[in-house]
Amino acid sequence: MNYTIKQVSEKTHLKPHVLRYYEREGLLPFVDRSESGIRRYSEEDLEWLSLICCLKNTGMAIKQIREFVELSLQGKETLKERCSMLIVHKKEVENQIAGLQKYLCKVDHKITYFTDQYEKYLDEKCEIGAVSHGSD
Amino acid sequence: MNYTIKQVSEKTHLKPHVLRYYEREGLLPFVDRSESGIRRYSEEDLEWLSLICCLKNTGMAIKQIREFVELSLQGKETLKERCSMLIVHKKEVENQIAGLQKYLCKVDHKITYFTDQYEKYLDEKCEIGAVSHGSD
DNA sequence: TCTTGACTTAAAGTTAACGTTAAGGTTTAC
DNA sequence: GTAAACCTTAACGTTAACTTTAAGTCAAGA
Repeated sequence: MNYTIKQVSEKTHLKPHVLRYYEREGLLPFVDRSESGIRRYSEEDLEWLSLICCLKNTGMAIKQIREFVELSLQGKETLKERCSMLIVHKKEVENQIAGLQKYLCKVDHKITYFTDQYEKYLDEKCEIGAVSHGSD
Repeated sequence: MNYTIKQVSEKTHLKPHVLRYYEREGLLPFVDRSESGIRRYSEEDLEWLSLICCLKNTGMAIKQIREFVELSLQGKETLKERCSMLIVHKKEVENQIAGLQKYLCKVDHKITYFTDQYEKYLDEKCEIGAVSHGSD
């Protein structure tokens, strides 16, 4: 089964020009073409795209994804190297998550603090309102 | 206690030109100056910077941080609005974390897959080696 | 006194990752 | 068969977040 660029665009939520851009940047080489030069994506291409998105959305730069793809094209001799790359990246993602969780705590504390402040503020307004009403 | 731009740079790991840039962009207004125009950061400025870094490192754009800062400058009437902003942002951070965790699983699966493939590859090489050794 | 080095500003440059436009060829629906 | 909706490439534009450069001020040490 083959897919047009539009179909792939809908599946991956990447716009057609982004798919072309990725191809141009060496992230997805050897996409098949029809006689008239129109891209025909295979299931394998879709799987590649899925991994590419995974790496990209976890912060890997396109440059480095290209390096990974180039290694893949060189065959099984690069399996170990690719594995190392992924292990390093995994640690980076874990660090990202840990960092975000720490910041999440901080945001949470701020929310609590602001909520308290807001209640105090409402109380103050209420008191002033009561006093000014009493002094009528 | 006051700090020079260099001291703040060391404390926050933000380079001096970045601190000036943030100030110019309205993220840290009203930093005190010496008679000759040199910045003197207060403890309060440092606390502000800490929150700014928290928001920035969790993906909030500088533009939006500026909006948050501008609201803060308007006083207690904006407490509710600021609180809402943080609650929305909190959800975004939670989504980020959830997304990353999903991707982390995928990376992990790939690592497992590659490790397996690598072992198979070594076995193959070993077999070929053994055969060619046997046929010597 | 002079020069070294940290500070100041304004403005231009850089980078990544797209996004847009122009100019044209192809396919499909009516 | 023709118009709309696709597809193609090349090249230039945009945005965010810095980063660098140029040109100048100021205080301290040899």
